[in-house]
Amino acid sequence: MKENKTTLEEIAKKLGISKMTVSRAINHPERVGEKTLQKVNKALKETEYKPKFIARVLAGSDSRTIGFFVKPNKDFIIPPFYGECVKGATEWLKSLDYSTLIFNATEERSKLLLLDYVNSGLIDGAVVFEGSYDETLLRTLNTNQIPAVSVGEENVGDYDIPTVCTDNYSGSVKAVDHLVRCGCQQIVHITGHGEKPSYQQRMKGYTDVLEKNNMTQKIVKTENTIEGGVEGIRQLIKENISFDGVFCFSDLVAWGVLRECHEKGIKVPDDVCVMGFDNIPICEYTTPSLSTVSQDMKEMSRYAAGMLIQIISGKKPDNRHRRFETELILRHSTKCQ
Amino acid sequence: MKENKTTLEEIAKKLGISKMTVSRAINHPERVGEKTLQKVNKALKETEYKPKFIARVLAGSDSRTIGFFVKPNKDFIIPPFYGECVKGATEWLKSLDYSTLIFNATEERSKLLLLDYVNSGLIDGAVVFEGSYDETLLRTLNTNQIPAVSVGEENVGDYDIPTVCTDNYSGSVKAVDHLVRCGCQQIVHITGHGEKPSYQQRMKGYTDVLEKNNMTQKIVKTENTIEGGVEGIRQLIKENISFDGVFCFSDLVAWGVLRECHEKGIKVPDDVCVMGFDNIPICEYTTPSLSTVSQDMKEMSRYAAGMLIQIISGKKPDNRHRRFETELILRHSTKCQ
DNA sequence: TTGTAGGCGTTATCAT
DNA sequence: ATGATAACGCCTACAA
Repeated sequence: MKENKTTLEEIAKKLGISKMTVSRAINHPERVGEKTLQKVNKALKETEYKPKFIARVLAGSDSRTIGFFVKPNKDFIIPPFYGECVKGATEWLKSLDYSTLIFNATEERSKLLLLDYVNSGLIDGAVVFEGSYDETLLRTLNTNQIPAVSVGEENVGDYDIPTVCTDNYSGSVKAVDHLVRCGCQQIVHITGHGEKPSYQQRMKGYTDVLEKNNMTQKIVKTENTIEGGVEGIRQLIKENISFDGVFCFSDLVAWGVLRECHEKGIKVPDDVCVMGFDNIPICEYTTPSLSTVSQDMKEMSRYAAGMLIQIISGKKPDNRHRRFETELILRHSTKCQ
Repeated sequence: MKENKTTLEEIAKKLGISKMTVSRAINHPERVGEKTLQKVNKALKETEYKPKFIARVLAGSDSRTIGFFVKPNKDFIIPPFYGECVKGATEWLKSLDYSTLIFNATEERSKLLLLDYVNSGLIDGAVVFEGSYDETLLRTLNTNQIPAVSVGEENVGDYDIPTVCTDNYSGSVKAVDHLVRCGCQQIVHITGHGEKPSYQQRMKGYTDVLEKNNMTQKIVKTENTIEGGVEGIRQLIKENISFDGVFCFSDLVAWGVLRECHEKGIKVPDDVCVMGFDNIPICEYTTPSLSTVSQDMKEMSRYAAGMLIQIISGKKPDNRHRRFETELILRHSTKCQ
């Protein structure tokens, strides 16, 4: 029962050699004699020996782990946008023999754990998603010399960390232009609370296009959740605003919009056209399927991971602030193809 | 730059005392002299000292962390069912000063990390979700004396670990009975691949009710994803099977069913009634909203966490195999209220 | 090729 | 109340 984990020392003793030789047999087999190596390997197999990870890390090894810091929301513990990012990066990182781990960076107790991990060397690099960073976190990352990259936001307060994001402005312009092309006359924008640059850039795209077309603007603010979209529509109706186009700052919100329109008997796309932002996987499965602006999440986070690896290996990243292009994805929540 | 993390030793030296006193001031302040304590506390604040987590763990401390082992799917890196479970348990555990961490237990590289964590003492207990366990994992858990609880499946191979699940059979009976009550004459069941007991229990509920009502059965198998549901419907259509009721083994699949019915011009619930299983949050947001069988995920995983804590603190859990009741949740994918 | 000493940062134990 | 020592399990650096 108390099988008390085998240690290097035990194996060494059993074989009548020093533990260093065993350690070497594992990490630098080429520096060990032929016979000894075989002897050791046999013993390793028999005992099913596995070096203790934290002992290694405490002794100075890299953890070969990249942490992803995420902010859960009401609908999902890992919102789809982040999930896609993590997937993309994980796949790429594993080819370099790196693991990934997802942390809730917002809930108090989880953040404590996260900080412990960071200043224990359990994390070699961090991908910090917009919304998940705060002062403590960034400082801890900094004093522990853990490379960090921000994904989704171009601006991370006072800390000069590399960023990867999409061209929110032009993406937004594409989306609203498309609504105009669909013949919408009264286009509403649903944006998020707070002052996030990404939100403001998307909003600017909206206002610019509307100005250019001489249309009256209407902006409402909500949470970045499905329910947020539902409430956005309710608010518009309550305020007696009429509209035939809605540009949402996220797909989650657009989903809620679709849902509430259906509830209120508003036909999409016949009465109202709806555009989202992100292109998360479920866009295909809303009813109707959701037209949106695609951020290449896999590529973005793969790029972020790449920067991290570069920094970890001592090189300067080629481009500290990379901005990806967006793509308009047309499905059935908008009228014209 | 190289701010080389402060250590106990450094603080001690600066204060001209031994590091043990500093350590005690942190962990057992009552065993330290008044003046010394104040002196130390002041220094701790000034240096922003934080004990290194892994050093503590290596020295024998508990990590106060519970790991959740999850199997991602195509749609979500953390499928909603697990997400809800984790949320529920996390909230409860934090009141006991425990943290939670989510691991991908299926991807090869991630599993390696997971195993490292387990045999490093980085995890005090494990909640293993159905589908995420395999031989290696369970054995590692076992040889490392890490308490584990399975959620979602009653049976975990040869390992005698406690389980928490729902009464799949009666839940399924409720669901299919309801479809009958709605007047469905040709009820189809979509189940999952493999031989999972939970799937089979749900299937048995279906076959029993259909037999009792003298109805002909039709079962198709798919993946547990949205796309799986889509394909289920396609298959039925391809086989030229007519149906007016569908009981799905999960909400994700039901969602796909809803979507594909819409695509094919099949009206839900007028032409076909659809029932899911799980009651994940997005059930409210499908079109139409999804009738389903609710598993109390928060409560289940809270209970699982409770067992873990009991075992960790040396007590025997009261009930090693707990089964929760289900509840029928009626929304708009079925006809009668 | 192999072994010895020391350190990574903490805590428990046993003295003082 | 405080300190010295050893231990956790591994690795680097140096010596043999």
